[in-house]
Amino acid sequence: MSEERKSLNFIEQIIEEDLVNGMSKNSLRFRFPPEPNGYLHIGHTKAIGISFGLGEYYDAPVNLRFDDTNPAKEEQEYVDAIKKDVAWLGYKWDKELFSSDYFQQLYDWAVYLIKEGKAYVDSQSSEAMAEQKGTPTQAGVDGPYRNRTIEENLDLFERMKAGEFDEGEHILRAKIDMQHVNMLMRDPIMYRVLKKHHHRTANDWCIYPMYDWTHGESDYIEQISHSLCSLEFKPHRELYDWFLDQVVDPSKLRPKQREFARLNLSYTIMSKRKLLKLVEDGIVNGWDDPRMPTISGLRRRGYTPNAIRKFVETVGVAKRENIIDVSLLEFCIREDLNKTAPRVMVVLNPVKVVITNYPEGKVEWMNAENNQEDESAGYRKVPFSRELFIEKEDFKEEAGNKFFRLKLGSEVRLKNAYIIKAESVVKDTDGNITEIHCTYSEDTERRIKGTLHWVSIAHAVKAEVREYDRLFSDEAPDSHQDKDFMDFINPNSLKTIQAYVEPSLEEAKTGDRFQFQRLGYFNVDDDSTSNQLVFNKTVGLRDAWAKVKPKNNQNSNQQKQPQQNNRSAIDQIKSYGKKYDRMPEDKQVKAKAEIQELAKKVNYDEVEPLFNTSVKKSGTRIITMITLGVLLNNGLEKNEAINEFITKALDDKNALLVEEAKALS
RNA sequence: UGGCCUAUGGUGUAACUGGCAACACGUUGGUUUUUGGUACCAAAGAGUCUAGGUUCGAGCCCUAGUAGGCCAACCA
Repeated sequence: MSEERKSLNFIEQIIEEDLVNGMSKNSLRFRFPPEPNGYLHIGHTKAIGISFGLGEYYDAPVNLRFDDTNPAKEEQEYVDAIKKDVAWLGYKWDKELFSSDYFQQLYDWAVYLIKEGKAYVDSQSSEAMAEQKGTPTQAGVDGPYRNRTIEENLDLFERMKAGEFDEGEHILRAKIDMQHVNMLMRDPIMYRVLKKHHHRTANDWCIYPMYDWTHGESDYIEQISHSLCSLEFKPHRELYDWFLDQVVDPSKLRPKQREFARLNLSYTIMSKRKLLKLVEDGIVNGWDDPRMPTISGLRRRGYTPNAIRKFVETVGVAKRENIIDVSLLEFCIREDLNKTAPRVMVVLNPVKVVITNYPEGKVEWMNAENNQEDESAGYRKVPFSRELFIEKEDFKEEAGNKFFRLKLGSEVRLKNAYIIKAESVVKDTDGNITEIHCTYSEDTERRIKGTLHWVSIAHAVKAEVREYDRLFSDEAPDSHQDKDFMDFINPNSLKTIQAYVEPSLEEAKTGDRFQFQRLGYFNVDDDSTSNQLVFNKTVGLRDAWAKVKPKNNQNSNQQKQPQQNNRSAIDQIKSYGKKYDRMPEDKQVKAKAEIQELAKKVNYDEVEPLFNTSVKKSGTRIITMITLGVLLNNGLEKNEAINEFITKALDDKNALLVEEAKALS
């Protein structure tokens, strides 16, 4: 078996290493820990894909744990939505758990820490505490309550729990080090008083643990082997470990936190807070608006779990900041839908075609292949008649020969039907084309360049089609210090169209996905009813024609050549430099001749900066030497810089460079 | 005036103990095609942030710089 070794990402490497160092494969366990304070978005799919993917790969359990320690922001609605989304993506969690399940254990441990002198009750204002905390570049100072007695701390903490104090009066802090370089280690808060109703524990508690105190301990309770999170939690790792140190039983598994770079997608935002604002301000119609980068939005838009999982897999896992181009997401959904979506004919922007030699009243039901990528998809019948709709864009009275569509006097194939020839047009008083008169031919075997989709007017069904554009006009809308992401909202992100669809679509059900031939992929929206079909455009087809069109408008051909020649001689020489010393000898000779030719158009000021080229880049130094040789030949005087460059080259390790330098010295 | 993290084609991710910088998307050509889609073929595009060092040999190791990110919520 010549098995190609699959390259592992850094997390997989860590796990493999742990396995090699004696960790049992059975003790592998992961978790996905969302806070139920909003809907999951495409960014979360990366975290989900990593932890659940690892679970699938190692056949290890993965817990779905809701990190619900802040009742002010969390709701049952979000818990339900998150479960639905993770399940829809096709992942199976081992246990559904809640941090709130551990409130009692966490409380007991906190009492233990107090007794050990590792935690104390602070009774200052948050402002005073922030003051004492210092800054990243300046150490903090101890607060006045730091050395309360254990008895006093115990008493106060118990009374906090009993509800004797209002929010903000007292908090419990870990006693670590106010001078620590890591701000998080400067006596972090463990508990605060919050007199809020919790979606699970109701009013049982009025003190709630903070994230740092909760997270590692929860991982420990669940015996999570690898606790994976995004990079911004890196500084928390030290605290995570400190808290574990206080309670861990050495005979049990101790969880490890490791961090990866979160996913960013171009032209969108990933912050729950900002997504919430779009919902609240009515920019979109809810969390599942098809323009939203939420999982529910993508689902409604017509994305498939397969496509999203493929996307996450392709994106990879590493530790550097990234912005992934939406085109990759689009590629993934096209790739999936191309194989699975039935093809169908729909006209979005109609113009009437009359086939003058086709009998009035006659209807033929044509055989149409449902999906040429999938033989099992079968065939359906499509009605053909004398009067049809085609797309306005598919007809021009006159056009060049790159226009493969219908124009006066020439032919085009109607998909699944006949070949037609445009003979004349009928216009209204404003000069708009209202009808195109054609004749048809039944000989369909001929080779014809263009093929158009169409619908029979008499049989067409009206439907609403929603087309979406990106929500933001900027590639990274929330990365500008001077501008708010709301400044980049695209006001035209939704376009509603009345379309004409082939009659077979009357049976389409909510969620069904289709390829509207030559247009793109569409699915039936939730808003669809029995008498009004509503479609969402998931994504367009790749469109090579769209790219030629603009060029056509401004003189077709002469784009490329001049650009090549516009590059300055010195730039062309430099590009030889990149490869020169790696070229085979015969190519090198040719290249050298060309460089010498180009060098005639170069002046000294352009060459001098290249003298500083690093030693490594010997190719560039060689071509510089060749160019310099031509200049010297043409009467340039040697100066100090030139002499130094040549002298240094004479000592170089690269034989070619030495040779060229000798020629000049 | 600090600590930590990161730096490889346009984008993302690889490159096993140091040994010809690879894959995918995107781009550009071409072939096939009753979708200007798909599929297939090909090309262009990186001297691996900079400067040094170690080495027969550095993307990988060392030093110093530069750039970007994160860290001062009773959020997670």
